[in-house]
Amino acid sequence: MSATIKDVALRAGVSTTTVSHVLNKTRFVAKATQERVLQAAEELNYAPSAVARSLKVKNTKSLGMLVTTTLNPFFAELVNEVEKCCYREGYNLVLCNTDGELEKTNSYLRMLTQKRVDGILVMCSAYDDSLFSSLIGQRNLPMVVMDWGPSDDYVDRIQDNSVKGAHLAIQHLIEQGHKRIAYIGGPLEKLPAKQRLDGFIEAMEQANLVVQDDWVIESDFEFEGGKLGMRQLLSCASLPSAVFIGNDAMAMGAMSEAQLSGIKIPQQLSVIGYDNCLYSAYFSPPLTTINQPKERLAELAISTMIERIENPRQEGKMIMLEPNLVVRSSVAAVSTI
Amino acid sequence: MSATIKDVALRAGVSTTTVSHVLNKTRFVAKATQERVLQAAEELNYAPSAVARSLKVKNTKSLGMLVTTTLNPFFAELVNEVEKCCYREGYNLVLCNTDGELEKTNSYLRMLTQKRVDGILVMCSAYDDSLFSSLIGQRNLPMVVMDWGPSDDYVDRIQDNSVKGAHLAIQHLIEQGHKRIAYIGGPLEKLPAKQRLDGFIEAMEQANLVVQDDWVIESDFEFEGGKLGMRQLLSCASLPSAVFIGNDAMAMGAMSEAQLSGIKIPQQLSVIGYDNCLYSAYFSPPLTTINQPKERLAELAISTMIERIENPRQEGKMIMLEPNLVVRSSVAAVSTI
DNA sequence: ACGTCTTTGATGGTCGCAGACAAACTTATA
DNA sequence: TATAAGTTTGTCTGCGACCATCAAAGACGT
Repeated sequence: MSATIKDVALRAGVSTTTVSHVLNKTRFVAKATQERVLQAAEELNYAPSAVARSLKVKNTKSLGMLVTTTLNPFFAELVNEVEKCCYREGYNLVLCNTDGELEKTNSYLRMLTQKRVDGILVMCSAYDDSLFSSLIGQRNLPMVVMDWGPSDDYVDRIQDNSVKGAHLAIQHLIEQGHKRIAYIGGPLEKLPAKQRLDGFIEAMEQANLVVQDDWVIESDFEFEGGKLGMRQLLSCASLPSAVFIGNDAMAMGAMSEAQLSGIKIPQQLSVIGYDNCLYSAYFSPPLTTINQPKERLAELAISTMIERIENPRQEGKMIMLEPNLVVRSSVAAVSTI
Repeated sequence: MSATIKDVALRAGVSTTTVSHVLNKTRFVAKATQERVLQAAEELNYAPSAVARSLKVKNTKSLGMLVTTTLNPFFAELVNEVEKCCYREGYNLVLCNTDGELEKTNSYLRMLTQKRVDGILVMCSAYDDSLFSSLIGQRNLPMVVMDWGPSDDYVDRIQDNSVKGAHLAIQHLIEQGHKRIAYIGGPLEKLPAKQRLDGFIEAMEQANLVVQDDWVIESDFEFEGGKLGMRQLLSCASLPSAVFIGNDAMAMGAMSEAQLSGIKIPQQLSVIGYDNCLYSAYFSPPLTTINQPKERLAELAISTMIERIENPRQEGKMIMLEPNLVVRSSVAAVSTI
């Protein structure tokens, strides 16, 4: 099939060791020899087998990434950032969508272990015990989890401070004069959803605002979930003047639904989202939202990962990222109503 | 580090052969022995090294996917489908974003070759000669290109019939009574962009409609490109009653821009997109668009790939997929203007 | 008791590469 | 000239699994 190091050695009239050394620049080789080797490699279209190499050096320069679904734009953007970092660091990224299924997760975990990836990035946002125990089995494998639950000390975690983010959102609404505020969020078994709800309630209470029961809606984190959530909200006896929505995808669905019902945003209803996905600047109207620093999240994840690969068995770190407010046009000051 | 087949053999009191045989079910082994082996493997948390295995059996059960950027929702959805198929077939997917950069592309191509992936999926939509020649160098490696140009006979291609798609779009507009139709599309060095423009012009001519020069706008395929394209369109002396936009992402940007200028969609301007991404059902108003059968595209790509892996060096296939119209609410009948 | 089958287990070579160890060959120094 | 020191390259083993080949143990017939 493809040429081996032996073929190159033969053609260059040197030993395989020499070939290996010039290709890896791992020891001095005379200029002339070097050129002979390089030329032979070129002529044979030689591509060193990373699999053989990996077997020997015991690393694969590839990382697995477990993510619920890249269909969600937030995850898509994050994966994109992660991939960028991997590339920069010379790693390959093996993409594994779990679709939230335990079986798929386990199966991928097994595959990744067997493929001997150097580490696994986890972004499944549900803290599911069985998932957790699956992961425990691989304890020896470096692992960093992003936006996810269980605190343990052998794995690095890096999270968005969603409680803070929710505060930011509510504060902004309040500053704009809103008092009647609703919340449509993700499923509570996902940590970010829970934290955002907690933050919402906390912020409301701090401002001495009541949170009306039927204005707190739990949905999923998808477009359709936002649509359904809004439909539910619109069926309430009285309507809020503003709604904080758990992520931008839901905000999109929700806005679409509201506008279909003839509600003007932001004149009749202000909307604030969470995540600051690329496309939220292109909503009608452009979405005011809480920015999660995705690039930074990815960078930290990868650098933490690499650090742990190079220096295993250190204590697990926990890094918290701070979100910030991005003001666009989906929130109106209450006086304009 | 992690246990080897030897460790398992030792612990089970058998030879490595036996372990291999029970694990791979490749020959009959006494029940009792089998159980001892299984238990030993379990206790040691043994995961057979796929890298060692690959070295021997000469395949890696992983595929590389070269894609311009998964930031674009269409690509994201497609990658998602591809991943699903890979999983089903027992393959891993190595995600490679080229960002349209030749250097990154080449670098990834090299990595993938060295990692000995079993095949490469290409979705870069630009037919760039230098990219092309890079790929040629890997001719031995199974390759299927989706939505891309050069016809050659050693690579499988599978494309959306974008000319047809454009026809569908224009036909629909015409049926709704539109005659003054504009086009905002992607960069012409990308095949789909070119095909959609060709289809647009063709369809217009067939209907004896004039295509006004300043109503044909070339942009990029991104949100921002749509926004800019619409801005340019709005600066024209006269405005069209409808616009066909090269993909849904641009349609989103364009609609946002138009609505920001106070233009009502679809009452004052009808919009039709292309791709039928997940989120286009949640635009305000929901987007009428041309559906590209993404799931089918992915399935065909993977099945073609696997066929070629199992049966190499056959003639390259070319498969054409048919798009279809999805009517939602962004196109109004012209009488309602 | 011996040979023949059947069932099960052991051995060693192989895949492509890296690296420890060491050899060959050159130049400097006594 | 012999020896040390330095320069450049080569030999050989093993990473972890698979597999073809061989070998042992037991069952059975004659």
